[in-house]
Amino acid sequence: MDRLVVSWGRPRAERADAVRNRLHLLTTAREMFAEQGADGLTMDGLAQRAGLGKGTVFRRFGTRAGIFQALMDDDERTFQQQVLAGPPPLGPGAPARERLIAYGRARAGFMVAHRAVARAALDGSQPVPVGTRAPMSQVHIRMLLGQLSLDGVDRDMLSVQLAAALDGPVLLYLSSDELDEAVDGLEECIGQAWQDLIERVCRP
Amino acid sequence: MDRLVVSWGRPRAERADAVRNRLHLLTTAREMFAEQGADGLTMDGLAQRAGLGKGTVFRRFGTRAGIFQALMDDDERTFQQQVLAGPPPLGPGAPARERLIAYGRARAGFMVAHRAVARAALDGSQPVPVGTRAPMSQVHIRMLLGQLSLDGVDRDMLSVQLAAALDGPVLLYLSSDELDEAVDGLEECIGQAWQDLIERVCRP
DNA sequence: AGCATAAACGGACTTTACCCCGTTTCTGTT
DNA sequence: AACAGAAACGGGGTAAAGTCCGTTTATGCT
Repeated sequence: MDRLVVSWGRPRAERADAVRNRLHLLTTAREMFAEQGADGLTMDGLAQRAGLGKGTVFRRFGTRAGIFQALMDDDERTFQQQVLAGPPPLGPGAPARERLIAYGRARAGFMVAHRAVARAALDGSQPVPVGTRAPMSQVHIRMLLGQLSLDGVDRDMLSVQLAAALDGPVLLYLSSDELDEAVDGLEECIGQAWQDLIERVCRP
Repeated sequence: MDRLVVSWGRPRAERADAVRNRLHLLTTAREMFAEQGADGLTMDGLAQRAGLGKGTVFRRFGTRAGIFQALMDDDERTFQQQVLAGPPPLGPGAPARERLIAYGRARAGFMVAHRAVARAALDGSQPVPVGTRAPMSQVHIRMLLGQLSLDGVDRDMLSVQLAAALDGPVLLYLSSDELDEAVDGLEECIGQAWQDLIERVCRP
């Protein structure tokens, strides 16, 4: 007895029907969001339109905000590919400082483009508001900071601060109206400000 | 005719009973929050315990998150007094760079101390998630930046970035668990990181 | 193939945020 | 002091979030 008590690695792979339903729910959610905006996306509505039970939707996403987090996750996957394996200076190959600047500019564009979903993904009652994948930004910045010579600085905290400086404007400080009015200028504005910030911080 | 069409300044002062109820609701909300945490604070429950109608609660705060925003507002009023009229270097009298550092340290402490309410005040479906009063941080930073000599920088954007660097860690990036474990060290940690950041940014 | 087990499903049920509108209370004016 | 208008109040009603548990379905093993 007790032969199989210690964990066997992963408990088991995700079941095939679960995968199918998850993908189906995700695309359905995307459709509903595109058609009716964040407010028009309800759990009942999603379940019904996807032809699944409500319980399934909740097990999958846990909470309403979870749906939007899943959508963000999905979009970030593409973005992350560019960062990890795309052409420089965003991808590997350029000096760390330039990669950092390029990353911020790209991220600014990404956040502005996905502002509605990103906002809807916020949920104060959840342990980690921004979702499982969001630290991506912070981790990547941390990695690049590691390649720079910065004396007497807590790189871990600095990476958090910089990540916040990148996402904060869209998530916390700019009203939806401001955002929607001048979308085009805003991306460049945040991107330029990011570059200025990095150049000041990384100066010897 | 049309004599009184143009606005008469303020529409009218806030009614006395409204003020009384608002204050009463605020203290009741604070009690419930202290006793049962954010989850235990429901609109019905608050109304009942305060001996008022549910409609009243909603007119006052608009939404559930609005209650927590009101609580934050209230707490920030005290904090703001220190900043506007307290002793230097937090209050007026010290050089701008030192005030900026002092402000960040104080704000870090404030955010860590009020993390639970601040988190609960987040609401992705509202135009300006952080509440009417939250720009305070950004406005104050903007003012101090104005007194520094910074060449070729968009001070407006920089102030938004810095405000985000200050609030973001608590609001967006650190999980509740991380926060609750090492509260004491965290304030100092964020404060020190802020000082490092400012010193780097403001270097000539 | 048949079986045992764990995971996923479905939808009724409960709770809660939020809306609405008839009623009450305040306040400035005469 | 009485009045008119505006603002605030109350609490029932609606819809959506989130929970639960009995049932179904996939999967690894024999």
